[in-house]
Order: sequence, then C-alpha cells, then structure tokens
Amino acid sequence: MTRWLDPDEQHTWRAFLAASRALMDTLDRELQRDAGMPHAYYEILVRLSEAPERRLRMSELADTTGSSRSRLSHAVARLEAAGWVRREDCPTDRRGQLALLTDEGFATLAAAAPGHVEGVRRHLFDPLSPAQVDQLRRISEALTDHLSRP
Amino acid sequence: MTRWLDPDEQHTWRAFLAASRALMDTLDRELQRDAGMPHAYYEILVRLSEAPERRLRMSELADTTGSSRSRLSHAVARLEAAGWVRREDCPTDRRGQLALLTDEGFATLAAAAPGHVEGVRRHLFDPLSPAQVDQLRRISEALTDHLSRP
DNA sequence: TCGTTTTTGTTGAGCGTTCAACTACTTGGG
DNA sequence: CCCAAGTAGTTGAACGCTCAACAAAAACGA
Repeated sequence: MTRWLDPDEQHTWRAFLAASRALMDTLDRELQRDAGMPHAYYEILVRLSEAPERRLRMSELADTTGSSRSRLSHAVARLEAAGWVRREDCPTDRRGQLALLTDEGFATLAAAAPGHVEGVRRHLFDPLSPAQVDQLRRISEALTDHLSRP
Repeated sequence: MTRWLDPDEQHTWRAFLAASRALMDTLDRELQRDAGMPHAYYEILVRLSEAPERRLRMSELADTTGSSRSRLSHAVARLEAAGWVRREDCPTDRRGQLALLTDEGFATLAAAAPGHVEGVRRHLFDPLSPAQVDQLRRISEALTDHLSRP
C-alpha cells in the first residue's frame, strides 16, 4: 500500500534535493575558504552574538541551531580551542554550562559576515522573485511546523 | 557596501535553513534506522537501478548524484564492501570504471524504497498544498539554474 | 609524432557528525 | 526526606565528507 511518487512529484523532490544540497555546499565551501570555519560553526557564533551578554546555555544554543547536544559539545570544544568561545559554569544550575563569545570570536564573525551575507544574497535571493521569496518562507514554515510536531 | 539582509529576508533565510536541515536530518535518520545506509548511499543505488543494465560510469554517477569524485569513490568502496555494488573496467576507456548494482543491492533497495518514499511523502508533500509543491519546484529549478551557471 | 594538458578515478589525512554510554545534577511523588 | 525518573552535558568510536596529492590514460597541438 505504498503511496508512490508520481513523475511530477519525483521531479519536484529531486529538484529540491539538488537545489538545497548545491546551495548549502556552495555556502559551506565559501565560508570555509574565507573564514576557515564550516557553516554550522558560523551559525553558533551568530546566535551567541545575538544573545544578551553574548552568552547562552548549551541546551538553548543546541535548540536554536537545530543541533544535537553531542554535536554542540564537540563544536564548542573546537571553537574554544580556536579562542572564539569560552565556557562558564551556570550559576543557577550546577549541571549547566554557558557558552560565551569572546572578543576575538566577535571580531572573526564581524570579518566573516559581509562575505557570507553576500553569498546568501547572490545564491538564494537574487535568483528568486519577491513572490518566490515569500512562497519559500511559507513553505519552509509549513515544513518546520510539521516536522517539529510530536 | 554589504547588501545586508533586512528582517524579512533574515527570517526567510533562517526558516529555509531550519526546514531543509530538519527534513534532511529526519529522512537520513529514518533511512539509517530502517535500511542501514545514509541517504547519499540510497541515492547512488537508485541512480544505478535506473540506468541501462544497472551500470554507470563513475563520473556520470558523480554528476547525477551531485557529489564529488572523491566522495563517490569512497562511497562505492563501502557499497562494494556491503555487496550491493560491483566495479568493472570500462571497455571503451581504460581510465574508466563502471559501477553496477548487484542483485543483492537491488533487493536491499527494493526493501528500503517503500519506507523512504512514505517518509518523503509524509514530511515533504503532505504538509504542502498542491500550489506550494508547484512553487517549490520552480524555486528549486531557479536556484539550481543559477548555481550551475559559470 | 612527441610532449603538454585534461580527464578519470583513487588514496590518506583531517575534520565534523552520529550514536550509545556515561556522569552529575535536579525534580517530583510517596 | 528519599529514591526514582528525568535533564544537562560530555566522551570516544565509527563513519562519511573534504581536500590535496597522486597515477594512469586520453586528447590536443605544434
């Protein structure tokens, strides 16, 4: 009783797969080349830079970046080794850890941001009409909505 | 002179990022759990299964799956170790290699397909209206078009 | 024809992610 | 109050991907 994909659906699925993979690969490669870090690490720095006092609980950081706790642990270990992030004990929960963005990390982020934003604009927004950008937002929200249900 | 993202664009970009990551992660995890292989490997098997005589040049396979030659080499090595794929010398080009899907590989694919297709339907098509599916196809094609330019 | 350039595919090292197992702490019910 | 259950975060091994370097064969050009 499999609900197979008809040729149109097949086409759509493969087009989406190819496009999102090509986009992510391109941005990842650009960021690695220009800033020496993968996109996932860039995102961690961004979230920290937006947090009050540039610090966040590990679990909040994991949630907002959509990554597992394990992945975040490894990532923060690397970012700490690079001098871009520091860890601190959480004052209200002795299990907790805070990750905080160092000045050096902020500077690195500030240096990487213009190039990356330019890449996002060139590869994502420029090829789409304003209507399509709007459609993409609604589509993405619908998918996320559905995926984050029980 | 950076063309920064306005709040709406920022929102769209993050929504797309979250959605495509969550979708891919979910499908990848399902496939790993149910078929013991990552989505990239499943795709290789699919492409081979659709090829005449279930065999393709390594470079064609790399192109259609959107992966680097190196990545494909490593992947086929693993698939060969699993008994799902075999390599053969290309008769017309002595540099070339053909990858061919074994019967065992075909059987594994046939067993994995229904569950995976069901996942794609549930997580991608079911949450979207027919109009949105159409929009997604056009958006994806526009992005791929642009990315595969120069 | 001979040498250069391109194309094809592989290899190994290094990196990032996943998964399962684990410690340490907090929470909640009897 | 105490113990069971849940939560926060880390760890190490296995795996897949990237990158640069490489060998072999084909295509090209003078």
